[in-house]
Amino acid sequence: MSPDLSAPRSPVRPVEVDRTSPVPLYFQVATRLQELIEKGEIGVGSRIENEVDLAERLGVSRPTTRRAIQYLVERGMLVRKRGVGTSVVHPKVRRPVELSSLYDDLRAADRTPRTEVLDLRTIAAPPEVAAALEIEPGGEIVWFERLRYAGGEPLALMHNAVPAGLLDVSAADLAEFGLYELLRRAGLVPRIANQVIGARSATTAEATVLGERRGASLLTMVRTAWDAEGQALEYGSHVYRASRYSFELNLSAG
Amino acid sequence: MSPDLSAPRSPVRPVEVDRTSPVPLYFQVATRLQELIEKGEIGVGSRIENEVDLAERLGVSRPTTRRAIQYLVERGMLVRKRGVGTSVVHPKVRRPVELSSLYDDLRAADRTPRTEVLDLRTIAAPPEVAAALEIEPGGEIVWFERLRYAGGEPLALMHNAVPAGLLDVSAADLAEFGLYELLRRAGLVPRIANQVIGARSATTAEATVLGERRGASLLTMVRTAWDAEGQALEYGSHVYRASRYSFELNLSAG
DNA sequence: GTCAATAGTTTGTCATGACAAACTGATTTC
DNA sequence: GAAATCAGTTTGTCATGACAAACTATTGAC
Repeated sequence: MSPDLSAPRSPVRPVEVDRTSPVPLYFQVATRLQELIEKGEIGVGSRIENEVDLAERLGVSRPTTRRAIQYLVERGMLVRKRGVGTSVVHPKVRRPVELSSLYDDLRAADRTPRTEVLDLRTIAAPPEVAAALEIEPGGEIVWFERLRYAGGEPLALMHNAVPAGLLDVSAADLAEFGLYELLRRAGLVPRIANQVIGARSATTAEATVLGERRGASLLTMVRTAWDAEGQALEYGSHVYRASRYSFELNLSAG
Repeated sequence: MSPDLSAPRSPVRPVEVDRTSPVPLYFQVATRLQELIEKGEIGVGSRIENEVDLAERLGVSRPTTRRAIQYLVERGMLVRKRGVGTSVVHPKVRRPVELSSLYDDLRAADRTPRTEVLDLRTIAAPPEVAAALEIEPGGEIVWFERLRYAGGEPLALMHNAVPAGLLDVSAADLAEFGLYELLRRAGLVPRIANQVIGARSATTAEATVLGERRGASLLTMVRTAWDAEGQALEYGSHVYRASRYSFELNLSAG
């Protein structure tokens, strides 16, 4: 049985590492810790047992335990802070800022994206959306709201608008594909985009669907995309959990 | 005088590490080794002195010496082989990009930028800054902290590092000009950059100087910039009041 | 209620000491 | 001359032990 290496709530008999094994002790400990983290038995964000107690419970020395922890720190699974303890790290999405869809990027990164469609309807465009999409005020748009998961947890809440008649889309489509894939299939290819990245605190509603605490920081992104002919294809307003997401840019000046 | 840490041909008096220094012993050793490698005094492919002898010559313990060597192994400078020894590895290659400075942008937007210099000093680079600027660990940098105002209110708190000797800068300079203007005047032109944009909550100290409430959302930006020759010019870590700032990008797809 | 001081917790650094595993070069045997 | 063995070298692993630095929570003073 794998030992419980998280901070114990009740006394647990320490598992004995296998000293007859050729596998180094530090590696056995690291492997067990990693298993517990990946199985969710030590939750992301929570602390593992302190070094001294952990070493004692495992029947190995503190340097050996530290070596095991360091192994996982180097792999981005744990983070240590003097005086505080060792915590399990949130896996973060760092996304190059390119004209692509989050769905495609997550899939490329093998982060098992999943989409929950919360809303899909045709409405009269609010003024700022009409302006962005360059349609007449009050013109109709297809408006949809999606919750995007990555690796089994919520990552982003996305509102998007497409001019009505431009794209025939169903909730099933939106659940299965990314928006840009659906646009391409309709022969609509985004070529140009303007996007604004910002941040703010989550509202209570957003916090609830994203699994964050109220007031948590969200990264925001508002984007309008056009095709090569200057036809506005899409307006989007996304919020991302700041604890899970950042944008990456590589810039150059001619 | 830097010690000769390569395998000795003749007896050399061991240099004494500075035990009064706050810099850890292992780090001093690692830094000295790196210097010798980068100066070519230990050639690529050749072996350094074995751990036991090296430790003895430096007057530190073998675990400390191993820690120093491990540090350089992790940075791809050394490789170890049991029974054989530790050798110098060929250095790795780089990559390219670019950007602009907040000061220039604010001035262009007629937002009356103003800068308050909170700190300016020459320090030994923390490891992550040294890595970003591609200087030796512990190498000296000019480190400064500035509070940037726009339109009379605080907007951003910015920490920057420039390799020591690269730019002769005073607090008055930093108060009056943006960093990139100062770099240009010194003939240093940023051509490529990598930056990561994220968000998090303000710490109490940050909230105080930025005039935000505790826990307010901040946009974060970490950036390294290089000139056309691949010389690292600047490392920056900025936080912006999310209520007052966003990034705007215009993207196009080939 | 706020701030400073204090105590406790946890990680970071450093030391001595010992034995094992992988490797290389020299020596011996066939 | 080739193969096996042996000895030496060097790194890898593990242990006990101690003290320092960073952090947090508690307590006391104002």
